[in-house]
Amino acid sequence: MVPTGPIGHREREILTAIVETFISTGEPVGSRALSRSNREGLSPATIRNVMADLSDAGYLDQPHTSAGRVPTTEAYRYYVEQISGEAHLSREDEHMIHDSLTGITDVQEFMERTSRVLSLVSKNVGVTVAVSGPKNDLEHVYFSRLSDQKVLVVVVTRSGLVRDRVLRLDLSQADLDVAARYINENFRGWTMDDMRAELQHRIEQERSEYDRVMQSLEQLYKQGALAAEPGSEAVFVEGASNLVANEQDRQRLQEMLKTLEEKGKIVQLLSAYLDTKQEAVRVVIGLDAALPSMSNFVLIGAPARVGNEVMGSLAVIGPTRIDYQHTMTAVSYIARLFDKILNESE
Amino acid sequence: MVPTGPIGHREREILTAIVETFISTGEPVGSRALSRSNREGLSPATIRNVMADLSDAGYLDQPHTSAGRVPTTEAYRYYVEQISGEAHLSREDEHMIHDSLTGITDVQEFMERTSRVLSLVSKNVGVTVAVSGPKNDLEHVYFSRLSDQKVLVVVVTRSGLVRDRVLRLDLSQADLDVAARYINENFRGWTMDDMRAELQHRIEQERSEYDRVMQSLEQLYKQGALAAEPGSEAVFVEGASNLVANEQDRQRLQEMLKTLEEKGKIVQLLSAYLDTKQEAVRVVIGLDAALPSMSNFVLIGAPARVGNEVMGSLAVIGPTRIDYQHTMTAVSYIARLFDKILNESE
DNA sequence: CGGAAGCACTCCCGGGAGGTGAGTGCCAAG
DNA sequence: CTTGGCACTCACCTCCCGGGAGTGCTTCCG
Repeated sequence: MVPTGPIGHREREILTAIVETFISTGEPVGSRALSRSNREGLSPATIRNVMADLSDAGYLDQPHTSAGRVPTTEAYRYYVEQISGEAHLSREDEHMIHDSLTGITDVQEFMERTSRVLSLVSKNVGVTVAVSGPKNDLEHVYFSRLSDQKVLVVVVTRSGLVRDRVLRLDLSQADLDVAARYINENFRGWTMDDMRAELQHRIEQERSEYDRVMQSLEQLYKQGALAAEPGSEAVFVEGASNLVANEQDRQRLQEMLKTLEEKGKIVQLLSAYLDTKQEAVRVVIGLDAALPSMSNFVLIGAPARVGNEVMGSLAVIGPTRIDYQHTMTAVSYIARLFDKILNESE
Repeated sequence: MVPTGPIGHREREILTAIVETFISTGEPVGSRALSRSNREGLSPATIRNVMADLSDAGYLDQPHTSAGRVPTTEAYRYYVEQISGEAHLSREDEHMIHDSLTGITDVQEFMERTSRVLSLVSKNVGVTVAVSGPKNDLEHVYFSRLSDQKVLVVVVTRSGLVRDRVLRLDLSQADLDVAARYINENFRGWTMDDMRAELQHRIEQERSEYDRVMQSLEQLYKQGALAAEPGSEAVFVEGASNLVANEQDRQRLQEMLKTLEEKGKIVQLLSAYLDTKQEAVRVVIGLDAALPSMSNFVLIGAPARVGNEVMGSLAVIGPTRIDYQHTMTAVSYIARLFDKILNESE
């Protein structure tokens, strides 16, 4: 099932041409049209022969006998490998991106705007996920008793992410203040993960003794005041309306929209494919493994980082016949800008 | 242009029947089908006469000469007035609603879930807007210096709404602490509006004197630390995928999805129609005035309140041929539940 | 005079029939 | 190995036609 690579120079050229014309027209491409646009004036017949080979190798498909050829998933993968070289963004794109993103220092808002910008510049679906990651550094916690049994918890990370939640707990404000002071004095600058681990450790150690602070902390901890619950990721999806233009089948269209509404699935998808440490833009072709409704769709994404800290991911989701070059350039550009803007404001 | 009301008992009955069958089938309804389902066995011919009258009166439309009749906007308005009596929700609906909404004390999350529940139970678009309204009572503010020139501001209202923003300000943590203490001690329990007004007043009064606290406060105030900027409303839209089933025209579908993506327009829409003090469910038929792309769509909404405090709005947006009875009941039920759950947890 | 029945007419819609064009595979010649 | 030629295959468009649903109008009846 693994296609034998199209070794020859001519094969590669023709395959690339097919992919490109299919991307721009969206229609199966035939040998005649190809021969016209080909630099070296190859005849349709010759091209047909090559196309037959490429079909055998698993790079091309035919919707039906007498239609042109359509690139397979493999063809796109091959194509993307070829075009790794980055292009430049147009003036307008750069302007639009800068206009939308400058002057924001709030990570959350930045993420939200970024997803919108991604969707605008790619004319597809823009997605960002802000992880209140285990690797974020703690800046502050605040506990505030709102009323009987209701306690407000606000966790602030060094990079400016704010997570708040309300718990049911019966602790006095005084107890809460002490607990907050304890955490802030002991754990400022720690990663959330380390902090949790150490805190649990200390709680267990002191359990036997009667320590009021530790008791408060235990209650808070157990109620998940510091937990990174699954729901705590902020997911921003923008530009779903762009799918309408790209998907003919109503049934599928609805399923895809429904999928995009399920934030959980998006988080899963992004973290499955982009959780890597690497900085580069990642292209995932064929999302059907993770999202059955999204077969023949691709993900073009990159980690969103500030300095060395990973704040989440940003990505574009679009049909396989997306403009790879342009989208990859844009994603990479925005990812760098993300780092730059948020870094300089620190 | 104001239609003369269909005075007669028979007219009303037939109009209601037409609206109901059109709602359930979605196809223009003809005289024959109507005569069959009619209680009093009226002949098609008789019904045709009545229908002609109703057409003249502006309650019915014909897509083309030899098609059945379709209710106009006026007809829906008339119909909704008739069915003001509330129905009961089905067991499943009640269960589903309760399962999704119990155990949440966080207003934001509640809003988010509510929009989802609304969309599920109505099989249409569910929308909620949380206003960080001028009328909310202040509970707490926190200021925290994140790094050079970056200050995190967290404002908590008594009802548990949390708003955070990052400002560029060069104040020391000590100054920030003093400023926060000043606000918390002086203004806890005030409405945001009153607090802002009074604060501005005091700042101006003390301007001449050299008062460090007031200087800090002035800087914070000027940078909008306590402002209710337009963008500060949280908007939750869920179930946009349900539109696919209801809208045939691709062009329109895309426009509608795009409209729903523009949070600002949603806020505008909801506040234009639901800002009233009244508690009842409000039905707005024909959204084209506010949202051109949403002609022949309706809004069924209610204010979201906790006690006497208006926290925002919740609504369902759907096609004119929505199930009014069911949706109105559901919206009203959820609005009451909103109040009940958030009230008891205080 | 209101309701019912009959009738001619309109118009949408679905299902062939036929023609067109793009594209293919294969074969034979250069 | 490339090219031209040729027969064949489909998808798609258009035109056409009949069925069906629905209407308005006119007439008849209690």
